[in-house]
Amino acid sequence: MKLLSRQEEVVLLSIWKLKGNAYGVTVREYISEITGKYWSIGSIYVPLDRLVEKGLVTTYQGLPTKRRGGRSKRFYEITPEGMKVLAEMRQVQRILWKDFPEVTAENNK
Amino acid sequence: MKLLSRQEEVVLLSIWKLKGNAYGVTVREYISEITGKYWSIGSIYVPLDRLVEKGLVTTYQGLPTKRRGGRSKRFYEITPEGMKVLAEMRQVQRILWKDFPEVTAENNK
DNA sequence: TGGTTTTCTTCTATAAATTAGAGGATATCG
DNA sequence: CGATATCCTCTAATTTATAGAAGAAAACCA
Repeated sequence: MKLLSRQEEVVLLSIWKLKGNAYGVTVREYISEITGKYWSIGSIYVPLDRLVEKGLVTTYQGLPTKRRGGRSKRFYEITPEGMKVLAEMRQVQRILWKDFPEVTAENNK
Repeated sequence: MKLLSRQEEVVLLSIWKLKGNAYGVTVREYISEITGKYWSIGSIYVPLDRLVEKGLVTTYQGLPTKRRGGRSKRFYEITPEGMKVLAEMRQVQRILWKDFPEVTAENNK
């Protein structure tokens, strides 16, 4: 299997992080918060679909809640296969980033 | 600026890691070694060109060496801007991967 | 109750990045 | 010079990412 793409990595990790509360809107908010960048709706939902296709996440329809309004949520959960792929991904990253210097105030003088 | 794409990250880090010995062939070998996967020639050179365009690396033509054969090498070097982008990238990754569980023999039982 | 508001997703067109490898350039060896 | 070795250029095809309009569905409220 190839390496995860950037968006796949970020979205998959977000789903893992959000536990039982991962759906389109929360995933998008979370990613914006972490990265400090703007992400269009499509930048979240398109990779989400692909992760489902690949079997790295499962999805199920949420039920109406007491909160006002809203189409029902589509929740996502990471699969064991998804966890495995993330673990492999991290291994590669650790080797790649090994020894990369820390940025300190000193470096920026 | 957007996040680095996966290939940009991997190639850029390889250039940094290879110091004065980063050119197409060594970068490709290095990435294969680290990831354990096959990478076509184009998967290296196309992102390399883009990194140059973006100002994250510089390039210069190498001179003939004593080793047999060969078109002269095109070397690459990371720029200060490249280092900065990598440092930002790592920040994002650290937050994303924070708390992700270690894989142990125990987990796989 | 029906119009309004809110929350969230679906869909799809366009742009960008990745992948693949044939082909060619250029050097040394014998 | 011919054979061989090393490395790069180029571009077509595929896959991913990006954008946001449109619409679905629930609760609110006059």
